[in-house]
Amino acid sequence: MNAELRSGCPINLSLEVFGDKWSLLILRDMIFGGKRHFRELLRSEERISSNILADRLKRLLEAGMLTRADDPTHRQKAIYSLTEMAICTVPIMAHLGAWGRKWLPVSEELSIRAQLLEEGGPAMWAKFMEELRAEHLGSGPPTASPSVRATLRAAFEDVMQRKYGKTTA
Amino acid sequence: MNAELRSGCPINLSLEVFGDKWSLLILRDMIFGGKRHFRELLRSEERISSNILADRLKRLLEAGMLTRADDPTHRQKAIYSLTEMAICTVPIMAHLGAWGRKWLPVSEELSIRAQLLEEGGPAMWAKFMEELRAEHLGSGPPTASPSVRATLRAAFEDVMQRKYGKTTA
DNA sequence: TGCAATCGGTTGCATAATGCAAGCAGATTG
DNA sequence: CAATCTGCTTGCATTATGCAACCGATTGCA
Repeated sequence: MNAELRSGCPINLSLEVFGDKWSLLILRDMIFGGKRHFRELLRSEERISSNILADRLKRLLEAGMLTRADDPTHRQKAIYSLTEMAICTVPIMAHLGAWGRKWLPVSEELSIRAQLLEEGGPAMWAKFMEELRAEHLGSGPPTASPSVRATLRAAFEDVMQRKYGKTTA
Repeated sequence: MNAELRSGCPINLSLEVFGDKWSLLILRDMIFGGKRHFRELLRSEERISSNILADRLKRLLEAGMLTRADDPTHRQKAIYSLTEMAICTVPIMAHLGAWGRKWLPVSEELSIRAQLLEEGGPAMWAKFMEELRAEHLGSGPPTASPSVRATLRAAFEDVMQRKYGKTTA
């Protein structure tokens, strides 16, 4: 993959793949936000700039975390998909979210999903991972009935509605 | 803490605390390696340089992940301690280690501990966290009989012995 | 047919972070 | 009393990041 491996420690190697401020956020948006296109990812909560996004997508492709395909419905759209390797970061995401929620000044609307995921525990994570496989790897049945992402999204919109009276776009 | 928070998302906020290539490695060495002093941390597997180490220790102190105290036995030694906040990263470390072990070219000797921690599961993590609290926060009984870190260390040395016939310094 | 919006990026440039090597003053050890 | 060890700092070169503007091709719509 690359030559400059600092050590064979599993934690270090993990950090060499996504140990920066943006890679995990991109994966987060793909996993939890269902984003698949460059322009969608560009509209992240944290306002990633396009050159950084392009660079990170390239790195994640090279690392085997993503694949890229042409969108059949739109000649110049690219579809990014999670690989199994990336889908397996769900438990890490869940723990990161839980830890952040416990120790840092999170906003209610952005942490409701982390809360549900924490409460759902490993069983919910596994179900979610199955859904992601169906969506990104084309394996198994199309989608389980009440999808985890839909549940998370609904909870998010409830909070938004209650707090701001907004209807999410 | 700092002003430039990019968003209130728990994952993003977590990354703002330790989303770089070094912070988590420092915590790893303190948690799993039992390191408490600057010069010990300098001898990391990945060869951190002293200015970066100094900077990261400062950041981790400011973030509330560490505390710093004078060593009573040596006037110019500083002792760094984990806070509860940092001890709570153990499950994240465990998952990161497990993920790295599954997907990346880890070395056997450096991943044996991740393997044990993975097999031990949440119960082992909890026990380990209790030991860390006793060691760093001075709470509870001195140390549980066969400490988790000792177990991990013994397994590491077994592998080293078997692979290289080395006795670890 | 035209025209604006959208597509996945690039490019140039300023600023910030990183990495290396050397050094430092005080404390401790032999 | 000299060598070693302590937690750092400094200077400097290289690399990464962030911003804004831009690109040609493609699309939807009138």
